[in-house]
Amino acid sequence: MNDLSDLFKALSDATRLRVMNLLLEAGELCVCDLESTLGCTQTKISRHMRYLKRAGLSADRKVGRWVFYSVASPKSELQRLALKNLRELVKAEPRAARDIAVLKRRIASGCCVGTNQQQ
Amino acid sequence: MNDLSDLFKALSDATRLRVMNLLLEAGELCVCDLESTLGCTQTKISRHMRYLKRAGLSADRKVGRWVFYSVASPKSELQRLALKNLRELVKAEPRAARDIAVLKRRIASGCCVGTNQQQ
DNA sequence: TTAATATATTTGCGTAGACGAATATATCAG
DNA sequence: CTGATATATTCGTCTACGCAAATATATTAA
Repeated sequence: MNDLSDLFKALSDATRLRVMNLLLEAGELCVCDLESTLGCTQTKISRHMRYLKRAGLSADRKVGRWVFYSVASPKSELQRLALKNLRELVKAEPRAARDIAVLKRRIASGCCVGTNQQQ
Repeated sequence: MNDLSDLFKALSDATRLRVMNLLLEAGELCVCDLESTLGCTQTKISRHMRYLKRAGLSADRKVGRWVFYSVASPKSELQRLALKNLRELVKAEPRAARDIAVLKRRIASGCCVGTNQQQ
């Protein structure tokens, strides 16, 4: 049962859930966009991204001085199911929709330099 | 996002997941049946039951000197969804099926005195 | 009343992880 | 090379838990 409890542990922090919510919505985001969208410190985002990555939930891609994070493609049936369920559960949290609204406003107004030059 | 992260936190321990799995399967179980089915200390089960109860995931009913635990009926849409998803996720864990097999064998051979006199 | 049984709680210890502040590293611009 | 920018890591502190051993409480049996 440890695979499942480890998965839940990785999802048992509000900041990480908010990040996952944004990544599920946006596909790919750099740390500075996560920072400004969620109103968190850079250290805080970075720390949580390391946790998510260790848990196999996120993947990253370095482009110049930016690092773009995304939801990792599932490595097990368990992970696949968990992600599917996460999408569903997150919708029941009002904050998820609010975060996405903020993100969309930020995207519309250009986000950070990296996000615009992406690729 | 805190309701959801608290929920995940309550589910982020293997023993608690194994207990939830048994309760989902059996409906109601006393501490001593959980102990012997999972091969855990009484203290350990008791501690985790308190956690699950605090998180609103389990309910209890006292009968004589036994306490029967069950899955609490959900108090929010979030909890309802979470329980539905938990049923699904737990099936992907081999240990869940093994625990249930042990439980069934124990039920067939009579379980504890309380379980038999239940009601 | 006394003893046994089922469960809960306390105590003491160890570890994981959350946080902010400071610092390190890497990359790019000029 | 120099400075600015994006990200990561380290450090010190604090809290929540996990565990086992011991003890407490409640209920029933004899």
